Formats: sequence, C-alpha cells, structure tokens
Amino acid sequence: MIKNPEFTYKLRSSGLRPTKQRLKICEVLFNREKTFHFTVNDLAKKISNELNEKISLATVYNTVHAFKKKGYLKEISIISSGKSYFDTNTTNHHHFFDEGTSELTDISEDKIENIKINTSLPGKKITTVEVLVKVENK
Amino acid sequence: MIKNPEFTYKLRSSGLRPTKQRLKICEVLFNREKTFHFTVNDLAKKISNELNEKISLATVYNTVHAFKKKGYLKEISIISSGKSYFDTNTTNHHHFFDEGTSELTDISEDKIENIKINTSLPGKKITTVEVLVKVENK
DNA sequence: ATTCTAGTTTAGAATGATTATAAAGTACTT
DNA sequence: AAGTACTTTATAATCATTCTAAACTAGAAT
Repeated sequence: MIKNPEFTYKLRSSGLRPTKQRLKICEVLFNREKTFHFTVNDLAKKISNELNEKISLATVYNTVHAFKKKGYLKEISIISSGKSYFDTNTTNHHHFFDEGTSELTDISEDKIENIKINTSLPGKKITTVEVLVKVENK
Repeated sequence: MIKNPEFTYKLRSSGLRPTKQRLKICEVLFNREKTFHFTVNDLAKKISNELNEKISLATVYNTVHAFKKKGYLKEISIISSGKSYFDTNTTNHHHFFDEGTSELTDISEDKIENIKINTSLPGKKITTVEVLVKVENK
C-alpha cells in the first residue's frame, strides 16, 4: 500500500507537480494488488465514487496521458484511435503494425510457430490467438 | 478478378440483395490480389474516387457491417470500440480478452513461450510482440 | 510572507467516428 | 402490375476524445 508521500515524490521526481487531483488519481490507480485495466471513463467513475469533490473529465484525460508519457501507464490495444479497422483477409492470421505509418501488413498463420500458452482462465476456452508485431524503421 | 455476376451470386446466396451499391463495394473490396486493410472512411473515399454517383456514408457503414456479419470481412484490432484501454502493468505482457464480458486479464510474458516469426519487413525492426488470446465461456 | 510565473485545472465547445431515424426508393415474389 | 420487406439516404444524435481560453495554484524568487 503506497501512501501519499510516495506519490508526491514519484510525481515530483518525474517533473509533474503533485496536485491533489493527480495524487487522488495515483491512489485510485496504484493502490491495488492486481493490474487495473480501464478506460478514462471507468477511471472517472471510480474517482467520483470515492470522492466528494469531482475531478473534471478533462483533467482525468490530461493526467492519464501525462502518466502514460512518463511510463506509469501503458496504452493497451493496438489501433485505438476511435476507428475500426477491417480486413478482407478473413482467415486466422497475424499482423505487423508500423508505428510510424500506422500501416498494417498481414502475417500468414504459418509464419508464426505454434504459440504455447502455459496458463488458462477457469471456465473459459480459447477462441483465437492474435499476434501483433509492432515495427519501426531500423 | 471476380466479376459482377459472381458477386451477385455471392450476395444472393447469403441472403443479401445484390443492390448496385453492394456490388460496387464488392468490386472495390474483393477485386484485388493483396489483402485490403481499411477504415470505413478509407473505403468511402476509394469508392467516391472510382464512381460518379456517390454512395452514402451510412450505406458504406451498413454494408461493411453486413459483410462482416456474413464473414466476408473481419474486424481487426482487438478492442476497437472507440475507446482506449490503459493498463497499470507497464511491463511487456499479453492479454486474455473475454469476448462475452469484454474483460481483459494479463498474461505474464513468461507464460507464453518465445514466439518465432519467420518473416520480416524490409527496413523495419521489431519493437514489441503482443499476443491477444480471445476466450469465451466453455 | 507576498509576488510572480509557469504549470494545472476546468467547463464547455469542437471534432471525428459511429449509430439511429424515418422517409423515399428498390428488389423480388405473387 | 402491385405489394411488401429490404435498402438507401440525408440528417440528427451519440459517444469518446481533444481543444480552448479563462481561472487557479505550486513552488520559486523577492
């Protein structure tokens, strides 16, 4: 259980002012055992449940992005710019994603060797395994 | 090079009326050698370049969804519902994605055996490899 | 302590992708 | 040729996200 002073230090040492909004967001995000997966909206809701005064949605957005830039958060998902991508290749296959150009290229299934997953979720069965290989210019 | 009569048949046989809009969209999507990755907007632009009369954007959306439902298109990306997901786990790791509940669960990197990719893109280097394991109820 | 300044927060407007609506049009059966 | 269910369409509505510009505040300088 990390406490306030530590968050203050953490923020300050990365060049972010430890405002009360940011400290609160730290508490919500990092005072937990398990990983937290969330959308900005999830987070905003969680905050307003735990707090009397509210933090502006814009601030939550700002903070999440600031934390991401400092490496305290990772953005999951691959192409998540509010657009859906479609593919005329409906077979199981994988993708290269060029981080510079945002271009996708197919990787046919047989180019990636059988993926062994040594863990499982109780009561669930696997439907698909998708690999995304992110690339950038050499 | 698939021709119009074949698309007409294809559509009809899956219960979709072969309207001229759908036939045009078929041409744009399926008369090509390489896989086509696109957003609805990309597709709409491509159509209006090749066509005098325009097809309404709503129709392009409708058609893409109809084709997806029939299995003629695949939606790429993993979580692409116009939201970004963030993760407090900033280490390299993978995910289970529950298609029923949309929940994400981490898979730590050591639970998936080293992935061999027997292909490459010229001039590019790999930065990350992400695996998404989609699951559903047994 | 007070002042100053750059960094922050905020409400609300703006944007962009997507979905909903409901009226007009069309394919296909009879 | 007519009827009906399926389609298309323009436009409005919605939702996530970003922008804006004014008010606020942390920490440095005085």
